[in-house]
Amino acid sequence: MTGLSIHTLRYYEQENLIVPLRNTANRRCYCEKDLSWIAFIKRLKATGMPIKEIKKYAELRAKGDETLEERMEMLVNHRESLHEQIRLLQEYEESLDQKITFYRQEIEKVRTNTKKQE
Amino acid sequence: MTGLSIHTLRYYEQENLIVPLRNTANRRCYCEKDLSWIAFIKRLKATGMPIKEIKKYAELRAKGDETLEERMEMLVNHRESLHEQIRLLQEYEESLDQKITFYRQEIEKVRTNTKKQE
DNA sequence: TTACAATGTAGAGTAAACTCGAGGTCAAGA
DNA sequence: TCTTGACCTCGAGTTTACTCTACATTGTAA
Repeated sequence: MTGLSIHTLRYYEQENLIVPLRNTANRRCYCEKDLSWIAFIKRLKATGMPIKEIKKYAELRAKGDETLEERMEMLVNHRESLHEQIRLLQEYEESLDQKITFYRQEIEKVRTNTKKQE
Repeated sequence: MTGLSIHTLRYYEQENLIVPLRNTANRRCYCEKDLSWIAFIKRLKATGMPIKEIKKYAELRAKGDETLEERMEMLVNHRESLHEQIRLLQEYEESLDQKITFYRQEIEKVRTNTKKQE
């Protein structure tokens, strides 16, 4: 459901990122809230936030409303770095485009020379 | 000059990503071409290409012109995945924006309630 | 009620990408 | 000439984020 392996879920739990309730048989029960929280964790991860920092966020979250501002600050900072990350990637995409164009020309050259030699 | 540590440069050499010439005293000499090649490696890395694959590219490069097409194919594929990567990050940036907006509202609510209680 | 498949725990193992340390070499300045 | 600082090699160590193994427990279906 989450797209994470059992092992990863348990690892995240061990790192205190998630704290699913347990049923009478000690089995983990992931409720709706857990699932959307996990989805959010995945997005933070995918955007380059290390586990340690997600952990910090999770701890604040566990403390409740009094940490709202602090958490928002973290998110705003993260948005900033994500924005920069995207900008850089776009820059690199452009230079990759150029490189590919260059390659196309080189290949064309080689092809032309080969033909001449025939 | 490259922004990489001595250790990292040596590690890259050990992995056959780079092959700088040596002077008489066996010291590495990075020429212009090496430097721009290293800059390119850095961009591939920054866009998520693993060392192993960069290694494959470097090996093709070492073989010369006959591998131009193969290398271009790699670059074209990489551009594809980079494009997708950027798309995803933009999506996540948007949902982060929404989350932040949500936080702003929550904080406002808490503030209003506090005032009422005063 | 017995077998089995899914869970549970604790701890060890793995992959990627560095990063560091020990001990040796060597060219240039005091 | 002597020392010092930058390099050299080889191999070991580190960090991050999982991933796996062994062994115990338990709810359910035959």
